[in-house]
Amino acid sequence: MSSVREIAQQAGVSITTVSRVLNNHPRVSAKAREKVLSAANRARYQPTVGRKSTVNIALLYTGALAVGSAFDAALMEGMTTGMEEFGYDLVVLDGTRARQPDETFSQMFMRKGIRGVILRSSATARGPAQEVADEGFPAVVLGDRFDHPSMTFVGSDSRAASREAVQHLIDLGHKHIGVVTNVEDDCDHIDRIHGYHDAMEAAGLSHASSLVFRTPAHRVGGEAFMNRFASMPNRPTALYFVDPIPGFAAINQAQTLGIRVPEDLSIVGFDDHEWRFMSRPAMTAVCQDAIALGRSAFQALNQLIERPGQTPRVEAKPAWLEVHASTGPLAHVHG
Amino acid sequence: MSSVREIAQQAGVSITTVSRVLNNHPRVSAKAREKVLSAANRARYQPTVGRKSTVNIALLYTGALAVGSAFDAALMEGMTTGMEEFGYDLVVLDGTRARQPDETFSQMFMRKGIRGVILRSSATARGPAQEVADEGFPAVVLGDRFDHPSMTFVGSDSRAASREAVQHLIDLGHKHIGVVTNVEDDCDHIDRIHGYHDAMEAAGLSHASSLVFRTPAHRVGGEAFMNRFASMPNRPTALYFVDPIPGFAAINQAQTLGIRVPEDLSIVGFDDHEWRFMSRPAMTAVCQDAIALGRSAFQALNQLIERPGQTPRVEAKPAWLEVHASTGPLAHVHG
DNA sequence: AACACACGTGAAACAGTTTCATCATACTCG
DNA sequence: CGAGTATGATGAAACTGTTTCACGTGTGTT
Repeated sequence: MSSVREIAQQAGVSITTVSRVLNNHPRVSAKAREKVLSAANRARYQPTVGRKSTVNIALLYTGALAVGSAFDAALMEGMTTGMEEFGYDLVVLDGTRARQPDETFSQMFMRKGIRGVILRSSATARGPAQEVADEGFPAVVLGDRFDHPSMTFVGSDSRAASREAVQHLIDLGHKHIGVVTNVEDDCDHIDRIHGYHDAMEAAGLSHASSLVFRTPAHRVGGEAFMNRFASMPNRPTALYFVDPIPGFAAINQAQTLGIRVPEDLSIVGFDDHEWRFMSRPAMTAVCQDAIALGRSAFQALNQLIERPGQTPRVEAKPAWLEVHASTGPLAHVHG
Repeated sequence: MSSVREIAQQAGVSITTVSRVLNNHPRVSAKAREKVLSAANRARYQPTVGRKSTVNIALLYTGALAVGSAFDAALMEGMTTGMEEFGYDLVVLDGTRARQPDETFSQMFMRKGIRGVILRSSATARGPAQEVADEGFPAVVLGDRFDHPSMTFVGSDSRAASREAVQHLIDLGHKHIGVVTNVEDDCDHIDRIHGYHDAMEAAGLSHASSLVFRTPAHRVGGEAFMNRFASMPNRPTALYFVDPIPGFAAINQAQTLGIRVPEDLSIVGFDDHEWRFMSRPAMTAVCQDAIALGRSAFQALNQLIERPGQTPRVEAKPAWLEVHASTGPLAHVHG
């Protein structure tokens, strides 16, 4: 439909200049760049090579997140299952590095032949996601959520399951229950804490901020927290770990420190794989299906690509509670 | 250097036909396809779009393997660290699906603008890797190894570390030692079993094939093996699990069945993350650094791309033994 | 005032892809 | 058996996007 030649005419410049702007060459005046970009946006320009459209989907990491966790691997597996059918390939990008200076995200995506983006963002590093949203490029945010009129979000609804999890602890007789979360928030994490609040409030129990603990979401973080926990006076009898790894690390470290699980301390964790069966005792956990999450993200994105101008939406995949052996009845009264 | 026009002249056809062959259009005769492909190979044809070369690196999965494991995520993280610097992006491909009918791998790679490939193959699904190797496309095989004059391989040298691991068991007084491996072999697995053989043989102990057990490399496989193991007469006093997940599952299941670890059974596992610290007892394991492995694979591939015609090589990253709490001295004499 | 130089720009050349017309061959139906 | 029709292979030309090269133009320097 729209070509560099057409954009050039619209903007009153040569096709050379258009190409330069789109490829972020340095030798182009701010005025020309401005004219070209506005014309390109108005025309909903999408580059084709020869006549063939490029067909890639990007998985864009922003900020502290990086490919490398088992969760991300599962997400990718889910995404790719649907993609082949539509002839897309998955390109993995680092939002902090792949962009050239002064380049907008849309420019970068066009340059790389990318048709749609799945964004992995967190609350502390939302800049890029916000930018992509503002530029109107087809995109889906995965695992985070923020206020934006035209963005589609896919995540898991862990609030309800988190509430159930804490209710399970309450049903076992626990009254003094803490929650352990990452030092960095994203909406999924905040949801889980809300779920904790919901259950505690409904039961008339205290959920003071002193019961919300923070530790980095890795093994050492989980162990360090447990060491700190062991020396706390009047410590909770049950904990809900909102991140997978620290939960597992804590189950171990607790026992190493002589705190029996679940006799002395009940632990509910979070799991997006099968690791809950691997701890000893097996971990009672709020579970989500990472593969399904990835699949949904692609499907939502694909709809956005096929029918642009669609109403954005928020999709919440279910999460669920599985009771295993790391939680048990309150054995003896503290104090 | 070489363009479709040049290839067309060489092959005595039009540029249209060349483009069609390279894009695997159906309407082209076998004879014309043959002529064009041979001319393209002779000229070391590499497509450019406009004038700009495309710059992608593919991670190609073949056969049963799929993106989705934590190991693969770590490999990817390693690969991508080096790639940005050279302006490459990572594209994830499924070798069984991304290819169009009758298309060679080289054709597919050229079509997708891919400059080099990292191959994840296993012994049972080597077809694609072999094919890529035969076509002479820049490629590195990761985690597998086979006989090919022009292929570069990157893997971890787990034979020596495996030998050490079994020697560690022998030093603890164990004489009746088994090894548990996947139902599917790749060279890394075979190496580990060789390491087991090495140690057993050096110590004059039996390593009969009845001591090599096979179970699928997932949790249920590990648990099922342990159930089987529990009912074995005259069972080994120590086991070396050559895959990570079954090892962890076995540590748990053993204890669930009343087999104490390490008092009744010593277990050495395999780990490419930090999970060895997460089991209870913490797992004595042969460890490899998946991120470093991924990084090395890209570096080797990059050299191949920058200086074609280089001598292929076999690169073995170190693996090492870490002794933790799942192994212990032989407590009481069996039999 | 004359010169050098960087910068912005576009014409033209180039790389690849697709459309459309052409020709040959095979197949169908009277 | 022969005329008409479908099908398959092919190339010229049109089209998309990128890069080279040459050309002003303004700015600073001596």
